[in-house]
Amino acid sequence: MRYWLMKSEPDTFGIDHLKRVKVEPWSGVRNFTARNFMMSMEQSDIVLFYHSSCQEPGIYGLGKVAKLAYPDATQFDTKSPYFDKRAKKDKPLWYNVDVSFVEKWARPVLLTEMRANPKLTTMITLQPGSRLSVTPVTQKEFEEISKYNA
DNA sequence: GCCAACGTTGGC
DNA sequence: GCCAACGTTGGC
Repeated sequence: MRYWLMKSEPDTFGIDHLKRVKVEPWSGVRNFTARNFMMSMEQSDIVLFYHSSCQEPGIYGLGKVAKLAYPDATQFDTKSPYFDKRAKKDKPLWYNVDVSFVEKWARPVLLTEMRANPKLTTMITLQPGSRLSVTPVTQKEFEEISKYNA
């Protein structure tokens, strides 16, 4: 069992959307490092749901990997902003997992709080200039973040 | 809306 | 295979 942080803009798709639909393909990732992380995910890995590009960036709850990585349908969809003409059905370029809703936290763990916590300085997403939308989280980091909602 | 940091693209 | 130009991310 491993832990991952996955970013999403709440205006587009936030934790409340996931709660409503229960399970969602995490499509639209167009970065090779992030894609590779998704392809390495295992069933029931825990997802820390991070809201970015919003008033209060931070982690708002948990999801889990409901389906292992498979070809991202939006790469073949000419009407999608994520369409990629280089991708072929028999040779897909982009993959996504399905993420299912686990819980929304009573209160978010804000980016400012994580930055202020010396035990979380190792988090990839807190490194200067880090923009990856999918990053691994260690068990120690996960446990530290969990304390905020204990 | 600004801008720094970074990944990707494409010409050579 | 290098690297400049470009586009995107995401906090502020």
